[in-house]
Amino acid sequence: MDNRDRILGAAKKIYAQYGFRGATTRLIAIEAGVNEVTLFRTFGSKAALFEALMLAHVAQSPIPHLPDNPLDPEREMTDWCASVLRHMRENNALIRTSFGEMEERPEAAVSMCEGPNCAAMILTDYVLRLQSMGIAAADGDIPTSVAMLMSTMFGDAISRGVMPNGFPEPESEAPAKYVRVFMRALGVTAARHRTPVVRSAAGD
Amino acid sequence: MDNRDRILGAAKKIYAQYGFRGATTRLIAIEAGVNEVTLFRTFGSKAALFEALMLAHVAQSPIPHLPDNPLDPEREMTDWCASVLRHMRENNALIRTSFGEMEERPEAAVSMCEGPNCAAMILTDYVLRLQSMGIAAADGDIPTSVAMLMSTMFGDAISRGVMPNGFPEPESEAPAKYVRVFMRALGVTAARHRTPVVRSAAGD
DNA sequence: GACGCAAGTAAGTAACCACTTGCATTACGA
DNA sequence: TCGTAATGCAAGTGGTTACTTACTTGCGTC
Repeated sequence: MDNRDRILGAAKKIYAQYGFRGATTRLIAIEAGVNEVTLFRTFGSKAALFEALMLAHVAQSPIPHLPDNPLDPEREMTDWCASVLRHMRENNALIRTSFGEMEERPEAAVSMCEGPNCAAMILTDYVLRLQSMGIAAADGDIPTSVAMLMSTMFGDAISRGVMPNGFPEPESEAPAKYVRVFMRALGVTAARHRTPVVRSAAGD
Repeated sequence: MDNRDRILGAAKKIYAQYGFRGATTRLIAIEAGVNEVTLFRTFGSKAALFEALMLAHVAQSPIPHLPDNPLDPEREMTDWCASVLRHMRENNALIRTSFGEMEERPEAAVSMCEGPNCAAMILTDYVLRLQSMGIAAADGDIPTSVAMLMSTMFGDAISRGVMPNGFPEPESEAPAKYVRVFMRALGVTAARHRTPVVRSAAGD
């Protein structure tokens, strides 16, 4: 790992803890184990360092996926939610800090939203497939339900620490509980292990 | 309005915009239209000013209420959600900033949670009443559903600005949509205008 | 008119901040 | 062995911050 990456990693950690103003170049350099001057020689300025940091963060965010042919919706969605929620929890301080500076530095919050935006689209597509297969009720409000599930994971990741009573216990069971409520809201039958549906392949 | 209140109001506004570090005593004094020295004479220090600010904020937060005898659940919950959501939206910058500084100054985020905590309890009680009246299904996961609805409003208030596609449009219809999904998840029948139930009065 | 009190004014202090400069050190390839 | 590039180190610059001090001003009261 070269100095550039070490500085970026340190900046991410310090920024998540202290925010933009509190993340002094001195603190970042100490955390990275490099000289403060090296930081300026590498990135030019504190502002440029943070631009690079946001680019690097969205570049390395994992894209969650959901199967094209739903077989076991409850299990598939639970696994998916668990992975989305885990990622949000791992980055909760970073997300909080970025959102906290939305008034002054909206770009940071915008970068944080790319992942969830993409995740919401993937989930919406999946539920639409369930609906067209007759597994989800025809009259469910999919956009609203998806918004609620995504917000729920966002809220869990961000505020469970300050209001533990406000979220399901134990933490590890939360995704399953969220998905069950979500399914019921959309009228998804709990049928399992259905036969795969062959969807129209390319070139036909 | 005396100087003390003017300074508190200014501090709230500047803090919501710039955070604790960015909310300089100079900026606050200018916004309040008083001399910076007056600020120190009144509160002693910047830290003390912000302690007073948090106390004042929780003291003046409105308590939402829900009827003891549910008559029209959909309408009552929609009105209730609309008022909770409006309050959250009005304070969204303050909430974001307080949460953003949770690592450094957790007290601020904790103060912000008192209102929602209380609101969640009120809603839970109401839904339990619906359940005991047979209006809500017996097997609904009330704590999880309430957590999801509260998180949804939190997410709407905080992040609609950066991800408008992630939430129901128009903004004004959102509470009604959230409540419909919530009701469906809890198996609440949409029966309206039922006869009031006389609950056990005090002294009996 | 003397007094007390709240508020403003001007100036200063010590610490901290982003950022720069000049120079010494190290490592490595030609 | 020399040149070059990356890095460290020490010091400094100009600006900002919280907070203080010393003094003045305006206003109501006895």
